[in-house]
Amino acid sequence: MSDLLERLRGRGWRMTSQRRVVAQVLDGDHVHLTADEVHARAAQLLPEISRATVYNTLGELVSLGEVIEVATDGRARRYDPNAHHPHHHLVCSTCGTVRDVHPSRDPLADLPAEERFGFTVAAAEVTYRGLCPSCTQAGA
Amino acid sequence: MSDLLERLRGRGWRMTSQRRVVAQVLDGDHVHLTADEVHARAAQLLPEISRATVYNTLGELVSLGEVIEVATDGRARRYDPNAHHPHHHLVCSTCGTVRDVHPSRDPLADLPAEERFGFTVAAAEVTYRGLCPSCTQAGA
DNA sequence: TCCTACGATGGACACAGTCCAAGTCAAGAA
DNA sequence: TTCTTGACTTGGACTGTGTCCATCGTAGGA
Repeated sequence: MSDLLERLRGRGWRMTSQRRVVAQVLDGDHVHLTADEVHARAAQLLPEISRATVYNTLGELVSLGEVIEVATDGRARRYDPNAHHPHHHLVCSTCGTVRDVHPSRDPLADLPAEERFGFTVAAAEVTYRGLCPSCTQAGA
Repeated sequence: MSDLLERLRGRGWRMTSQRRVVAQVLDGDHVHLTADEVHARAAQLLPEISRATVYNTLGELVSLGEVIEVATDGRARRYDPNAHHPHHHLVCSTCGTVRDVHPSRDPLADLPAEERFGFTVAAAEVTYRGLCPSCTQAGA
C-alpha cells in the first residue's frame, strides 16, 4: 500500500497524517469497508480525524481511480482498494460479507448491440448473491 | 398491472386505495422509480397518501417477489416492477437513467467453483454503466 | 350492519452523506 | 531555519433516505 502513497505523492497530493491513515486502513485484499468503518478504524490510529476528512479522502481516492465504490445494498457505499485488478463481487444476502471474485468471462461482451439502446457502454459490474459458508450452515 | 392486483388479492392482501395507487404508479416497462418518486406520483392520484405507507407497500411488494429493488448508485433504491422477466440494468453515469437489458448469457454460469469460496450462490445481477444517447451528445 | 384485525398516518428518529466558514499545517521559497 | 500560502482538516449544521411507533381508520368477513 506504500506504493499507493508513492503514486499519490507523485500526483501532487499533499501528504497529511489523515490521508496516510486512511490509506493504511484500506490496505489489504477483500477489504470492503463503509465510510464509517474506515472512520472508526482510522480514529484508532489518529483519534482526532473527522468524518468529513474521511469522506473527502475516499472521494478523492475514487476519482483518482485508486479505490472503487461499491453499492451492494442501497445502504452505505463500500470502498474497495483493489482497483487495479478487474473483479466482481460476491455478497452474502444474510450477513453482508463481500468477497472479490473473478468470473471466466467479461459480461460486457454479452450485451448485444440491439440491447444497448444507443448507450455508449463503458463497464459492467456483476454482483453475485448467495449465502456465505457460515450463514449457509446457520440456516440449514 | 391489474393481474398484479389479482395476484395480490389471491395472496390474501387487503385491497386498499393506497395499495391500488402504488401498484398503478409502478405499471409499465422500464419503470425504475425511487420511493419518493413513487410517493410523489401516488400523491397526485391520492393526495393524503403518506410516505410510510409507500415504503411499507414497496417493501411488501419486494418480499412477495412482485417488484425488484435496485441499488444502482448507493443513493436512493429504485423499484422495478418487471420482476417476472429476468433482466439486468443499463445505467447512465451522468443522468442516472435506467433501462432493462437482456444479455445473451447468464453470468452465473461464468463463476467457477474455486471462485465461490464455499458460498451457495443464488443469483447474479449485472449493472452496465455508460452514457445514454442524450448525455453522449451533450458531452461530445 | 357490526366487528376487528390489518393497514394508514404523521411525526420522531436514525443513518449516510454533503457543505461551509474558520482554523491548521505541508512543503516550497528565501 | 523560518516564512508564507494555499491546500487540507475540522466540527457542526443541513439534506436526503429510510425506519419505527402509537394512534386512528377501514376492508371485508360474520
